[in-house]
Amino acid sequence: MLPLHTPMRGLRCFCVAAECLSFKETAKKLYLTPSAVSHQIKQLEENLNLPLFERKTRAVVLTEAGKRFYQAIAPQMEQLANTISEFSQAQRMLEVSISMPEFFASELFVPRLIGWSEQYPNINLKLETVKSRRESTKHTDLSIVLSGKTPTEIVAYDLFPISYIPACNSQQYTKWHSKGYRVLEQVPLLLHQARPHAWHQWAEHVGYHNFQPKQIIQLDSMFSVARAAQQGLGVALIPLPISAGWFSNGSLQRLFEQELLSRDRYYLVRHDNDANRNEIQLLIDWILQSFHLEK
Amino acid sequence: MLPLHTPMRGLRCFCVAAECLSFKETAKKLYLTPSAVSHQIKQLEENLNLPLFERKTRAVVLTEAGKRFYQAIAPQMEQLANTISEFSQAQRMLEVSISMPEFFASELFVPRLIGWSEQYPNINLKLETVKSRRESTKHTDLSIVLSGKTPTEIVAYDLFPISYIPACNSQQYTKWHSKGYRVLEQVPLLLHQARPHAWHQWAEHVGYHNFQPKQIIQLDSMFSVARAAQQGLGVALIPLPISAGWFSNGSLQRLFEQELLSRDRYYLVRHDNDANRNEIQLLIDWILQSFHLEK
DNA sequence: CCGATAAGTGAAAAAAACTCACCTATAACG
DNA sequence: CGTTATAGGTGAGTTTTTTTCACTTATCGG
Repeated sequence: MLPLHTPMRGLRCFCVAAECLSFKETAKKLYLTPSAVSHQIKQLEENLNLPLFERKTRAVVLTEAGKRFYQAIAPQMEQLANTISEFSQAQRMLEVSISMPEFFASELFVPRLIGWSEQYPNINLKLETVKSRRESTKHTDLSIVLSGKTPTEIVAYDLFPISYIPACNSQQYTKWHSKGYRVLEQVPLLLHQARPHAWHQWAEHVGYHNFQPKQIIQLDSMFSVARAAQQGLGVALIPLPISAGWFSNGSLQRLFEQELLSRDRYYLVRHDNDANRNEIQLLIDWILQSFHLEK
Repeated sequence: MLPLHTPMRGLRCFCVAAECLSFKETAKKLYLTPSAVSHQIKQLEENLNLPLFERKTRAVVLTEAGKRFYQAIAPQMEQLANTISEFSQAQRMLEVSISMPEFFASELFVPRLIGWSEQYPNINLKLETVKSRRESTKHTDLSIVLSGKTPTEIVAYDLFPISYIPACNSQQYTKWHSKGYRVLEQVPLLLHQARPHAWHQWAEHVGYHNFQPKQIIQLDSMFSVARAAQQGLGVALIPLPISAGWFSNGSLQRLFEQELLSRDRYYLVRHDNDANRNEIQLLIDWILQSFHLEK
């Protein structure tokens, strides 16, 4: 008889943890708390009477035995999962999870989502918006990230670069535009707190030396920045192309033509790499196609 | 990510049930109630959305899908179990379970058990005595059974035949022996209820026709029969060689030399067939050797 | 037709898993 | 060089899952 008591949860936990080398990420992937993961791994180690992870303070690393155990166990787990899903008549609920900055989501992604849901009505989508660029998103299948350098992940697609243009609302446009760049030292300047030096960079870029803004207002979301500008609070640096809608519907008006081309680009990154999850590839393809960009 | 929710218990249950084709036996093997097995299998079937067993009233049979599922799953489960026990540093507690008639146990097996426990002090033994010959013992690793024909199990060893001889206690011997066979129609005859016709068979065997016993007392254990004869209640048909001890220490006395050689023999049967469980083979070898019999 | 037997059911009890609130150690930061 | 933030560990308490219990059903074999 099998000497196998109840290791399935523990093994699953272990496999995921061995892959991400972080209990916190593992917990997110498995929809658990880090505490539960810790308990599971601990119990597995006690059952086997074999330490699998070495606990560093802010990280975990596999022990030698842990590495070998992962090598041995992971393929078998996958095989078992394949066999089961092969026999399972319950059609697996297809679901893809994706994370992206919230402004990207509201301006570009969500508006075009109708096309996706019509094309693939049987694939569920889980959209998670992140506020900060450094927020970890390894637990989603895909991420759209803004980054100055090509992501280190193996599967990553370049989407498009981002540039910033000065914008205000249409009532103030005539008055402010006529003043030329000097207006920027007379009205509040709005920007996103993630790029606090963007206005100075813009000034330098257009050759405006000795730039002395009257006031700079940092907001913690691009949506707030755009709304503030729209309501006449001041002049904002608005990202393109993702804010194109605000200009085309007249909510915002370009104040000056000069734009700041940042080195940042949007990338689409794949975290999971399970060849069986065709639905992930479908969403990748749809995103690339929807934004008129090829790999 | 694996679409594998919590199937381990269920799969274990299924594999065992597929092997014994009985939820009751499965339950005994897994130390559960039949109800728990039923719930488990039901839940597994619901998860897979695939019927695995066809429920007959007093039996279960695998559906076609169930057979294929077993073929696919069982080797993988075994592989997984092997890998885990390979890594497990906790030395597995070796244990063999064996069932046998209670009289066999008390007369032959237990008295010689000192030898076993000295030779293999690290192997635990679980002895289960059965009262009725039809009691199912498939959940133990081994069984010693009394049977008129070679058992159908693949691994079965012939131990020895059984014969019955008339016996009483030594006080009554002189008086009763002198009366010849006629005494059997004057004193109570004792026998085990499993062989209610044994006395008539004996009579026929020795050529005593028109046998008219005064009284026949059936007891439900061989121990009771022997004790009753020892206490002078009457003449009992006592099995040999397993009761040899009662004669050698004078508790019982052969009344007549004629013995009834039954067609029944003791067999040692192996139920489990896991090549990894070397401890089972050790017990088999010890039993065969201890009773001076070869396969 | 009756009695025995294997399986199914649903509610209750037991056991396991998970979360919560708090703790520790240290890496990253100013 | 202290401060802060972060990943992980712990144990009690709660939730969820699993098992049992008591009873029902269906039918096999007399």
